[in-house]
Amino acid sequence: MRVLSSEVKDNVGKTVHIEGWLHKKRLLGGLTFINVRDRRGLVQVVIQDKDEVEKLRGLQIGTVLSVDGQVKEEPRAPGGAELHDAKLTVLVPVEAEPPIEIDKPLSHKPDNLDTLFEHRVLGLRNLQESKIFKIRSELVHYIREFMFKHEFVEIHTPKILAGATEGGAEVFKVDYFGTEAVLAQSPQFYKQIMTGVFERVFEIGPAYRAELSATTRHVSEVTMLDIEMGFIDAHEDVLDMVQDMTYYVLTKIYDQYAAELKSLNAPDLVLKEEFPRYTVAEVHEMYGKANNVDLSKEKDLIPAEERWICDYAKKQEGCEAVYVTHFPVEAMKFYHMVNPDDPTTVMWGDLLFRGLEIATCPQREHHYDKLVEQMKKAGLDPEHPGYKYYLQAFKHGLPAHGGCGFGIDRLVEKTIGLANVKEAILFPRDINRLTP
RNA sequence: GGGCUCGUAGUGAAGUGGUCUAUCACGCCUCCCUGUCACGGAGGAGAUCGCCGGUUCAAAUCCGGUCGGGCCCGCCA
Repeated sequence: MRVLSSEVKDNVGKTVHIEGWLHKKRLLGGLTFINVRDRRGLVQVVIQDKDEVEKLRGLQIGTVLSVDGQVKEEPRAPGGAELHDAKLTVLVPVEAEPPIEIDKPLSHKPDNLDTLFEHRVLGLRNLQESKIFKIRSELVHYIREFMFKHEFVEIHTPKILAGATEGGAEVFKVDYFGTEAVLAQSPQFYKQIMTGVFERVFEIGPAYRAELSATTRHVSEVTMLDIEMGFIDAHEDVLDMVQDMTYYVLTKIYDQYAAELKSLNAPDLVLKEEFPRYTVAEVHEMYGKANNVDLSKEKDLIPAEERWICDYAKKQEGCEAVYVTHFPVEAMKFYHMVNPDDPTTVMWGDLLFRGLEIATCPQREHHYDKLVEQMKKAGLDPEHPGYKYYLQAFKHGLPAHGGCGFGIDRLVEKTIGLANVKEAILFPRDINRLTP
Protein backbone atom coordinates (compact mmCIF):
# COMPACT_ATOMS: atom_id res chain seq x y z
CA MET A 1 0.00 0.00 0.00
CA ARG A 2 1.54 3.22 -1.18
CA VAL A 3 1.97 6.03 1.31
CA LEU A 4 2.24 9.57 -0.08
CA SER A 5 4.89 12.05 0.92
CA SER A 6 2.53 14.18 2.97
CA GLU A 7 1.37 11.12 4.95
CA VAL A 8 4.82 9.96 6.00
CA LYS A 9 4.87 12.04 9.17
CA ASP A 10 1.62 10.38 10.29
CA ASN A 11 3.27 6.97 10.20
CA VAL A 12 6.10 7.39 12.69
CA GLY A 13 7.37 4.03 13.89
CA LYS A 14 5.73 2.14 11.02
CA THR A 15 7.32 0.63 7.95
CA VAL A 16 5.88 2.26 4.85
CA HIS A 17 6.08 1.88 1.11
CA ILE A 18 6.58 4.99 -1.00
CA GLU A 19 6.84 5.43 -4.75
CA GLY A 20 8.04 8.33 -6.79
CA TRP A 21 10.88 9.87 -8.73
CA LEU A 22 14.44 10.26 -7.56
CA HIS A 23 14.66 14.03 -7.13
CA LYS A 24 18.03 14.51 -5.43
CA LYS A 25 20.98 12.47 -4.20
CA ARG A 26 23.35 13.65 -1.50
CA LEU A 27 26.16 11.24 -0.78
CA LEU A 28 28.00 11.94 2.46
CA GLY A 29 30.17 8.88 2.60
CA GLY A 30 28.69 6.46 5.09
CA LEU A 31 25.38 8.28 4.89
CA THR A 32 23.27 9.06 1.85
CA PHE A 33 20.21 11.23 1.61
CA ILE A 34 17.83 10.97 -1.28
CA ASN A 35 14.67 12.91 -1.95
CA VAL A 36 11.79 11.08 -3.55
CA ARG A 37 9.17 13.19 -5.32
CA ASP A 38 5.53 12.25 -5.65
CA ARG A 39 2.39 14.21 -6.42
CA ARG A 40 2.25 15.71 -2.96
CA GLY A 41 5.90 16.70 -2.57
CA LEU A 42 9.18 15.23 -1.35
CA VAL A 43 10.18 12.57 1.15
CA GLN A 44 13.67 12.34 2.55
CA VAL A 45 15.14 8.87 2.73
CA VAL A 46 18.30 8.06 4.70
CA ILE A 47 20.40 5.17 3.41
CA GLN A 48 23.35 3.69 5.27
CA ASP A 49 23.55 0.30 3.58
CA LYS A 50 26.25 0.50 0.90
CA ASP A 51 24.46 -2.07 -1.29
CA GLU A 52 21.30 0.04 -1.33
CA VAL A 53 23.26 3.15 -2.31
CA GLU A 54 24.98 1.13 -5.04
CA LYS A 55 21.58 0.49 -6.68
CA LEU A 56 21.50 4.16 -7.62
CA ARG A 57 24.97 4.29 -9.19
CA GLY A 58 24.75 5.78 -12.65
CA LEU A 59 21.05 6.55 -12.27
CA GLN A 60 19.89 10.10 -12.77
CA ILE A 61 17.20 12.34 -11.40
CA GLY A 62 13.91 11.10 -12.78
CA THR A 63 14.55 7.45 -11.97
CA VAL A 64 11.25 5.94 -10.86
CA LEU A 65 11.62 3.96 -7.67
CA SER A 66 9.90 2.62 -4.61
CA VAL A 67 11.29 2.63 -1.11
CA ASP A 68 10.29 0.55 1.87
CA GLY A 69 11.53 2.03 5.08
CA GLN A 70 10.76 2.81 8.66
CA VAL A 71 9.42 6.28 9.42
CA LYS A 72 11.48 8.08 12.07
CA GLU A 73 10.56 11.36 13.63
CA GLU A 74 13.54 13.59 12.99
CA PRO A 75 13.59 17.34 13.60
CA ARG A 76 16.54 17.71 11.22
CA ALA A 77 14.54 16.23 8.35
CA PRO A 78 12.36 18.42 6.13
CA GLY A 79 8.80 17.88 7.30
CA GLY A 80 9.99 16.45 10.60
CA ALA A 81 10.12 12.80 9.52
CA GLU A 82 12.12 10.60 7.18
CA LEU A 83 12.58 6.98 6.12
CA HIS A 84 15.31 4.79 7.63
CA ASP A 85 16.55 1.27 6.89
CA ALA A 86 15.51 1.85 3.32
CA LYS A 87 15.12 -0.93 0.78
CA LEU A 88 15.15 0.51 -2.74
CA THR A 89 13.51 -0.93 -5.81
CA VAL A 90 14.29 0.73 -9.10
CA LEU A 91 11.10 0.63 -11.17
CA VAL A 92 12.28 2.65 -14.16
CA PRO A 93 16.02 3.27 -14.32
CA VAL A 94 17.02 6.55 -15.93
CA GLU A 95 20.56 6.90 -17.22
CA ALA A 96 20.06 9.99 -19.36
CA GLU A 97 21.21 13.17 -17.72
CA PRO A 98 18.44 15.79 -17.59
CA PRO A 99 19.15 18.62 -20.07
CA ILE A 100 17.93 21.23 -17.58
CA GLU A 101 18.06 21.64 -13.82
CA ILE A 102 15.34 19.80 -11.94
CA ASP A 103 16.26 20.60 -8.36
CA LYS A 104 17.31 24.23 -8.60
CA PRO A 105 15.33 27.26 -9.80
CA LEU A 106 15.39 27.77 -13.56
CA SER A 107 16.28 31.01 -15.29
CA HIS A 108 13.26 32.98 -16.44
CA LYS A 109 15.29 35.74 -18.04
CA PRO A 110 13.76 36.73 -21.38
CA ASP A 111 16.82 35.53 -23.29
CA ASN A 112 16.55 32.10 -21.68
CA LEU A 113 12.84 31.49 -22.20
CA ASP A 114 13.51 29.63 -25.42
CA THR A 115 15.65 27.09 -23.55
CA LEU A 116 13.05 26.93 -20.79
CA PHE A 117 10.35 25.97 -23.29
CA GLU A 118 12.58 23.73 -25.38
CA HIS A 119 13.18 21.57 -22.28
CA ARG A 120 9.68 22.08 -20.92
CA VAL A 121 8.87 18.38 -20.62
CA LEU A 122 11.48 17.95 -17.92
CA GLY A 123 11.70 21.52 -16.66
CA LEU A 124 8.11 21.26 -15.44
CA ARG A 125 9.32 18.64 -12.95
CA ASN A 126 11.24 21.43 -11.28
CA LEU A 127 9.25 22.22 -8.15
CA GLN A 128 9.39 25.97 -8.80
CA GLU A 129 7.85 25.42 -12.22
CA SER A 130 5.19 22.97 -11.14
CA LYS A 131 4.17 25.42 -8.40
CA ILE A 132 3.12 27.89 -11.09
CA PHE A 133 0.76 25.33 -12.58
CA LYS A 134 -0.57 24.18 -9.25
CA ILE A 135 -1.52 27.79 -8.55
CA ARG A 136 -3.02 28.03 -12.03
CA SER A 137 -5.10 24.94 -11.36
CA GLU A 138 -6.35 26.36 -8.08
CA LEU A 139 -7.18 29.74 -9.61
CA VAL A 140 -9.37 27.97 -12.14
CA HIS A 141 -10.86 25.90 -9.34
CA TYR A 142 -11.81 29.06 -7.40
CA ILE A 143 -13.25 30.62 -10.54
CA ARG A 144 -15.53 27.61 -11.00
CA GLU A 145 -16.41 27.74 -7.32
CA PHE A 146 -17.55 31.36 -7.70
CA MET A 147 -19.38 30.81 -10.95
CA PHE A 148 -21.35 27.83 -9.69
CA LYS A 149 -22.23 29.71 -6.51
CA HIS A 150 -23.78 32.39 -8.71
CA GLU A 151 -25.78 29.91 -10.78
CA PHE A 152 -23.67 29.97 -13.91
CA VAL A 153 -23.75 26.81 -16.02
CA GLU A 154 -20.47 25.62 -17.46
CA ILE A 155 -20.65 25.05 -21.20
CA HIS A 156 -18.36 23.76 -23.92
CA THR A 157 -18.68 25.28 -27.35
CA PRO A 158 -17.16 24.25 -30.68
CA LYS A 159 -13.69 25.44 -31.59
CA ILE A 160 -14.00 24.61 -35.28
CA LEU A 161 -16.26 27.16 -36.92
CA ALA A 162 -17.77 27.79 -40.33
CA GLY A 163 -16.63 31.36 -40.70
CA ALA A 164 -15.22 34.48 -39.16
CA THR A 165 -16.60 35.04 -35.72
CA GLU A 166 -16.16 38.52 -34.39
CA GLY A 167 -13.85 40.19 -36.79
CA GLY A 168 -10.90 41.92 -35.25
CA ALA A 169 -8.46 39.17 -34.45
CA GLU A 170 -6.90 37.17 -37.26
CA VAL A 171 -8.11 33.57 -37.41
CA PHE A 172 -6.43 30.29 -38.24
CA LYS A 173 -7.85 28.57 -41.29
CA VAL A 174 -8.20 24.80 -41.27
CA ASP A 175 -9.18 22.28 -43.88
CA TYR A 176 -12.41 20.67 -42.75
CA PHE A 177 -13.03 17.66 -45.01
CA GLY A 178 -12.42 19.79 -48.03
CA THR A 179 -14.18 22.96 -46.96
CA GLU A 180 -12.52 25.85 -45.22
CA ALA A 181 -13.19 26.28 -41.52
CA VAL A 182 -11.59 28.47 -38.88
CA LEU A 183 -10.43 27.96 -35.31
CA ALA A 184 -12.53 29.89 -32.81
CA GLN A 185 -10.96 33.13 -31.65
CA SER A 186 -13.52 33.17 -28.83
CA PRO A 187 -16.80 31.47 -27.85
CA GLN A 188 -18.50 34.85 -28.25
CA PHE A 189 -21.52 33.86 -30.33
CA TYR A 190 -22.19 30.57 -28.62
CA LYS A 191 -22.12 31.95 -25.12
CA GLN A 192 -24.55 34.67 -26.14
CA ILE A 193 -26.83 32.07 -27.72
CA MET A 194 -26.67 30.11 -24.46
CA THR A 195 -28.00 33.00 -22.39
CA GLY A 196 -31.27 32.15 -24.17
CA VAL A 197 -31.11 28.75 -22.47
CA PHE A 198 -29.50 29.17 -19.06
CA GLU A 199 -29.36 32.97 -18.58
CA ARG A 200 -25.93 32.60 -17.01
CA VAL A 201 -23.16 30.59 -18.61
CA PHE A 202 -19.41 30.35 -18.56
CA GLU A 203 -16.73 28.46 -20.40
CA ILE A 204 -13.07 27.87 -19.72
CA GLY A 205 -11.36 26.82 -22.89
CA PRO A 206 -8.91 27.59 -25.65
CA ALA A 207 -9.14 30.41 -28.16
CA TYR A 208 -6.94 30.79 -31.19
CA ARG A 209 -5.46 34.03 -32.45
CA ALA A 210 -3.41 34.20 -35.62
CA GLU A 211 -1.98 37.64 -34.98
CA LEU A 212 1.68 38.12 -35.83
CA SER A 213 2.31 39.51 -32.39
CA ALA A 214 5.67 39.12 -30.72
CA THR A 215 5.22 40.55 -27.25
CA THR A 216 5.31 39.35 -23.65
CA ARG A 217 1.51 39.26 -23.53
CA HIS A 218 0.49 37.42 -26.70
CA VAL A 219 0.31 33.76 -27.68
CA SER A 220 -1.50 31.98 -30.50
CA GLU A 221 -3.43 29.69 -28.21
CA VAL A 222 -4.93 31.24 -25.10
CA THR A 223 -7.09 29.88 -22.34
CA MET A 224 -10.08 32.11 -21.87
CA LEU A 225 -12.71 32.33 -19.19
CA ASP A 226 -15.83 33.45 -21.02
CA ILE A 227 -18.80 34.61 -19.00
CA GLU A 228 -22.20 35.70 -20.23
CA MET A 229 -25.15 36.73 -18.07
CA GLY A 230 -28.69 37.61 -19.06
CA PHE A 231 -31.36 39.82 -17.45
CA ILE A 232 -28.91 42.47 -16.40
CA ASP A 233 -30.36 45.80 -15.33
CA ALA A 234 -27.31 47.75 -16.38
CA HIS A 235 -23.80 47.30 -17.70
CA GLU A 236 -22.60 47.74 -14.11
CA ASP A 237 -24.09 44.34 -13.27
CA VAL A 238 -21.51 42.75 -15.54
CA LEU A 239 -18.64 44.83 -14.19
CA ASP A 240 -19.66 44.03 -10.62
CA MET A 241 -19.90 40.30 -11.23
CA VAL A 242 -16.49 40.09 -12.89
CA GLN A 243 -15.02 42.33 -10.22
CA ASP A 244 -16.42 40.19 -7.40
CA MET A 245 -15.18 37.03 -9.08
CA THR A 246 -11.71 38.49 -9.54
CA TYR A 247 -11.63 39.71 -5.95
CA TYR A 248 -12.76 36.31 -4.72
CA VAL A 249 -10.17 34.24 -6.59
CA LEU A 250 -7.26 36.59 -5.93
CA THR A 251 -7.86 36.98 -2.22
CA LYS A 252 -8.45 33.26 -1.87
CA ILE A 253 -5.29 32.21 -3.73
CA TYR A 254 -3.22 34.70 -1.72
CA ASP A 255 -4.69 33.21 1.44
CA GLN A 256 -4.44 29.53 0.54
CA TYR A 257 -1.16 29.63 -1.35
CA ALA A 258 0.73 32.31 0.55
CA ALA A 259 3.87 30.22 0.99
CA GLU A 260 4.00 29.14 -2.65
CA LEU A 261 3.42 32.66 -3.93
CA LYS A 262 6.09 33.99 -1.65
CA SER A 263 8.61 31.42 -2.82
CA LEU A 264 7.86 32.47 -6.40
CA ASN A 265 8.49 36.11 -5.43
CA ALA A 266 4.92 37.12 -6.17
CA PRO A 267 4.23 40.73 -5.22
CA ASP A 268 1.96 41.46 -2.25
CA LEU A 269 -1.68 41.79 -3.20
CA VAL A 270 -3.05 45.33 -3.05
CA LEU A 271 -6.76 45.01 -3.69
CA LYS A 272 -10.07 46.56 -2.65
CA GLU A 273 -13.51 45.01 -3.00
CA GLU A 274 -14.54 47.86 -5.28
CA PHE A 275 -12.11 48.38 -8.13
CA PRO A 276 -11.55 52.01 -9.15
CA ARG A 277 -13.26 52.86 -12.45
CA TYR A 278 -12.06 55.40 -14.97
CA THR A 279 -13.29 56.24 -18.43
CA VAL A 280 -10.94 55.91 -21.39
CA ALA A 281 -11.08 59.71 -21.79
CA GLU A 282 -10.14 60.18 -18.14
CA VAL A 283 -7.16 57.88 -18.43
CA HIS A 284 -6.00 59.64 -21.60
CA GLU A 285 -6.24 62.95 -19.80
CA MET A 286 -4.58 61.83 -16.55
CA TYR A 287 -1.78 59.99 -18.32
CA GLY A 288 -1.39 62.82 -20.82
CA LYS A 289 -1.06 65.38 -18.07
CA ALA A 290 1.43 63.28 -16.11
CA ASN A 291 3.56 62.50 -19.16
CA ASN A 292 2.99 65.61 -21.23
CA VAL A 293 1.50 63.89 -24.27
CA ASP A 294 -1.84 64.09 -26.05
CA LEU A 295 -3.60 60.75 -26.49
CA SER A 296 -7.12 62.11 -26.96
CA LYS A 297 -7.15 60.74 -30.52
CA GLU A 298 -6.34 57.17 -29.43
CA LYS A 299 -9.37 54.88 -29.51
CA ASP A 300 -7.88 52.37 -27.11
CA LEU A 301 -5.39 52.61 -24.26
CA ILE A 302 -1.75 52.28 -25.22
CA PRO A 303 0.22 49.68 -23.22
CA ALA A 304 2.11 52.38 -21.34
CA GLU A 305 -1.21 53.82 -20.14
CA GLU A 306 -2.37 50.44 -18.90
CA ARG A 307 0.75 50.16 -16.78
CA TRP A 308 0.48 53.75 -15.61
CA ILE A 309 -3.17 53.68 -14.53
CA CYS A 310 -2.70 50.47 -12.51
CA ASP A 311 0.29 51.96 -10.81
CA TYR A 312 -1.66 55.14 -10.15
CA ALA A 313 -4.64 53.28 -8.70
CA LYS A 314 -2.38 51.15 -6.54
CA LYS A 315 -0.74 54.20 -5.02
CA GLN A 316 -3.76 56.51 -4.87
CA GLU A 317 -6.60 54.08 -4.28
CA GLY A 318 -4.88 51.05 -2.77
CA CYS A 319 -6.04 48.77 -5.55
CA GLU A 320 -3.99 47.33 -8.39
CA ALA A 321 -7.04 46.19 -10.36
CA VAL A 322 -9.00 48.86 -12.22
CA TYR A 323 -11.80 49.18 -14.73
CA VAL A 324 -11.48 51.37 -17.74
CA THR A 325 -14.90 52.13 -19.24
CA HIS A 326 -16.65 54.09 -21.98
CA PHE A 327 -14.60 53.02 -24.96
CA PRO A 328 -15.21 55.19 -28.01
CA VAL A 329 -17.57 53.87 -30.72
CA GLU A 330 -14.68 53.85 -33.18
CA ALA A 331 -13.34 50.79 -31.34
CA MET A 332 -16.65 48.93 -31.07
CA LYS A 333 -17.55 45.56 -32.52
CA PHE A 334 -20.92 45.07 -34.14
CA TYR A 335 -22.36 43.13 -31.20
CA HIS A 336 -21.51 45.77 -28.61
CA MET A 337 -24.20 48.02 -27.20
CA VAL A 338 -23.79 51.71 -27.83
CA ASN A 339 -24.17 53.84 -24.74
CA PRO A 340 -27.78 55.16 -24.88
CA ASP A 341 -26.76 58.22 -22.86
CA ASP A 342 -23.78 59.03 -25.04
CA PRO A 343 -23.66 57.57 -28.57
CA THR A 344 -19.95 58.35 -28.87
CA THR A 345 -19.12 55.63 -26.35
CA VAL A 346 -19.83 51.92 -25.94
CA MET A 347 -21.05 49.95 -22.92
CA TRP A 348 -17.68 48.34 -22.58
CA GLY A 349 -15.22 48.10 -19.71
CA ASP A 350 -11.77 46.55 -19.60
CA LEU A 351 -10.39 45.02 -16.44
CA LEU A 352 -6.73 45.83 -15.90
CA PHE A 353 -4.58 44.14 -13.26
CA ARG A 354 -0.98 44.99 -12.47
CA GLY A 355 -0.58 46.94 -15.67
CA LEU A 356 -2.15 44.47 -18.07
CA GLU A 357 -5.55 44.04 -19.69
CA ILE A 358 -6.99 40.90 -18.13
CA ALA A 359 -10.59 40.99 -19.29
CA THR A 360 -12.88 42.86 -21.59
CA CYS A 361 -16.46 43.19 -20.31
CA PRO A 362 -19.00 44.74 -22.66
CA GLN A 363 -22.76 44.74 -22.71
CA ARG A 364 -24.22 43.27 -25.94
CA GLU A 365 -26.79 44.67 -28.25
CA HIS A 366 -29.68 42.27 -27.71
CA HIS A 367 -32.33 43.79 -30.03
CA TYR A 368 -32.45 41.80 -33.25
CA ASP A 369 -33.15 44.68 -35.64
CA LYS A 370 -30.54 46.90 -34.09
CA LEU A 371 -27.98 44.11 -34.17
CA VAL A 372 -28.58 43.37 -37.87
CA GLU A 373 -28.28 47.08 -38.55
CA GLN A 374 -24.94 47.23 -36.73
CA MET A 375 -23.73 44.16 -38.62
CA LYS A 376 -24.51 45.71 -41.99
CA LYS A 377 -22.88 48.93 -40.92
CA ALA A 378 -19.76 46.91 -40.13
CA GLY A 379 -19.90 45.40 -43.63
CA LEU A 380 -20.92 41.90 -42.51
CA ASP A 381 -23.42 39.58 -44.18
CA PRO A 382 -26.18 38.44 -41.78
CA GLU A 383 -26.85 35.47 -44.08
CA HIS A 384 -23.32 34.07 -43.73
CA PRO A 385 -23.42 30.69 -41.93
CA GLY A 386 -21.06 32.17 -39.37
CA TYR A 387 -23.79 34.62 -38.35
CA LYS A 388 -27.12 33.14 -39.45
CA TYR A 389 -27.60 30.82 -36.48
CA TYR A 390 -26.29 33.41 -34.08
CA LEU A 391 -28.97 35.84 -35.20
CA GLN A 392 -31.62 33.18 -34.83
CA ALA A 393 -31.18 33.31 -31.06
CA PHE A 394 -31.92 37.03 -31.07
CA LYS A 395 -34.90 36.66 -33.38
CA HIS A 396 -36.42 34.33 -30.83
CA GLY A 397 -35.68 36.44 -27.79
CA LEU A 398 -32.53 37.16 -25.81
CA PRO A 399 -32.67 39.30 -22.68
CA ALA A 400 -30.34 42.22 -21.99
CA HIS A 401 -27.00 40.56 -21.45
CA GLY A 402 -23.29 41.08 -21.17
CA GLY A 403 -20.19 39.24 -20.11
CA CYS A 404 -16.49 39.04 -20.39
CA GLY A 405 -13.59 37.40 -22.10
CA PHE A 406 -11.08 36.89 -19.34
CA GLY A 407 -7.49 35.81 -20.02
CA ILE A 408 -6.60 32.96 -17.67
CA ASP A 409 -2.97 32.92 -18.80
CA ARG A 410 -2.59 36.62 -18.10
CA LEU A 411 -4.28 36.26 -14.72
CA VAL A 412 -1.82 33.54 -13.72
CA GLU A 413 1.09 35.56 -15.08
CA LYS A 414 0.16 38.68 -13.16
CA THR A 415 -0.88 36.88 -9.99
CA ILE A 416 2.52 35.28 -9.71
CA GLY A 417 4.38 38.29 -11.01
CA LEU A 418 5.84 36.59 -14.09
CA ALA A 419 7.22 38.80 -16.83
CA ASN A 420 5.87 36.89 -19.84
CA VAL A 421 2.48 35.27 -20.33
CA LYS A 422 4.20 32.22 -21.83
CA GLU A 423 5.74 31.40 -18.45
CA ALA A 424 2.19 30.81 -17.18
CA ILE A 425 1.43 28.30 -19.95
CA LEU A 426 2.52 24.66 -19.86
CA PHE A 427 3.36 24.40 -23.55
CA PRO A 428 3.03 27.85 -25.09
CA ARG A 429 2.21 28.41 -28.74
CA ASP A 430 3.51 31.54 -30.36
CA ILE A 431 4.46 32.76 -33.82
CA ASN A 432 7.59 30.64 -33.81
CA ARG A 433 6.92 27.81 -31.40
CA LEU A 434 4.70 24.81 -32.11
CA THR A 435 6.56 22.26 -29.93
CA PRO A 436 6.78 20.66 -27.46
C1' G B 1 4.70 43.71 -40.13
C1' G B 2 8.41 47.97 -38.19
C1' G B 3 12.47 49.32 -34.77
C1' C B 4 16.13 47.80 -31.33
C1' U B 5 18.87 43.88 -29.36
C1' C B 6 21.17 38.98 -28.22
C1' G B 7 23.61 34.16 -29.84
C1' U B 8 30.35 31.26 -25.83
C1' A B 9 30.33 23.18 -22.99
C1' G B 10 23.97 19.91 -21.14
C1' U B 11 22.37 24.67 -18.08
C1' G B 12 23.47 29.78 -16.42
C1' A B 13 27.20 33.34 -17.01
C1' A B 14 32.57 36.04 -17.82
C1' G B 15 35.62 37.49 -21.73
C1' U B 16 34.52 43.43 -26.76
C1' G B 17 41.45 42.71 -31.46
C1' G B 18 47.17 39.47 -29.38
C1' U B 19 48.42 37.47 -22.71
C1' C B 20 42.13 32.64 -25.23
C1' U B 21 45.96 26.40 -25.87
C1' A B 22 38.57 30.37 -24.06
C1' U B 23 37.35 31.48 -17.64
C1' C B 24 33.70 30.55 -13.68
C1' A B 25 29.32 28.26 -11.41
C1' C B 26 25.62 24.30 -11.73
C1' G B 27 25.10 19.46 -13.81
C1' C B 28 27.95 14.82 -15.27
C1' C B 29 32.20 10.92 -14.14
C1' U B 30 36.04 8.99 -10.31
C1' C B 31 37.61 9.25 -5.26
C1' C B 32 37.09 11.14 0.10
C1' C B 33 33.31 12.45 3.61
C1' U B 34 27.60 9.81 9.13
C1' G B 35 22.89 15.00 9.29
C1' U B 36 22.71 16.79 4.25
C1' C B 37 18.65 19.84 2.58
C1' A B 38 21.63 25.19 -3.47
C1' C B 39 26.03 19.67 1.47
C1' G B 40 31.50 20.04 1.49
C1' G B 41 36.57 18.56 -0.47
C1' A B 42 40.20 16.56 -4.43
C1' G B 43 40.59 15.29 -9.46
C1' G B 44 38.48 14.59 -14.54
C1' A B 45 35.59 14.74 -19.10
C1' G B 46 32.78 18.14 -21.84
C1' A B 47 32.83 24.25 -26.52
C1' U B 48 35.07 23.53 -34.14
C1' C B 49 32.61 30.85 -29.28
C1' G B 50 25.03 29.87 -34.21
C1' C B 51 26.47 29.58 -39.60
C1' C B 52 28.89 31.79 -44.16
C1' G B 53 31.99 35.41 -46.03
C1' G B 54 35.17 39.74 -45.34
C1' U B 55 38.85 43.24 -42.83
C1' U B 56 43.59 42.30 -40.23
C1' C B 57 50.18 39.93 -39.32
C1' A B 58 46.28 38.30 -35.69
C1' A B 59 38.89 37.63 -34.82
C1' A B 60 34.74 34.75 -29.57
C1' U B 61 35.86 40.10 -30.05
C1' C B 62 35.46 44.50 -35.92
C1' C B 63 32.29 44.59 -40.74
C1' G B 64 28.52 42.33 -44.14
C1' G B 65 25.13 38.52 -44.92
C1' U B 66 22.31 34.52 -43.01
C1' C B 67 19.73 31.46 -39.40
C1' G B 68 17.65 31.30 -34.56
C1' G B 69 16.02 33.90 -30.06
C1' G B 70 14.41 38.22 -27.11
C1' C B 71 12.22 43.19 -26.08
C1' C B 72 9.32 47.36 -27.60
C1' C B 73 5.70 49.30 -31.04
C1' G B 74 1.63 48.04 -34.23
C1' C B 75 -2.30 44.44 -34.25
C1' C B 76 -4.85 41.99 -30.46
C1' A B 77 -7.01 39.50 -25.27
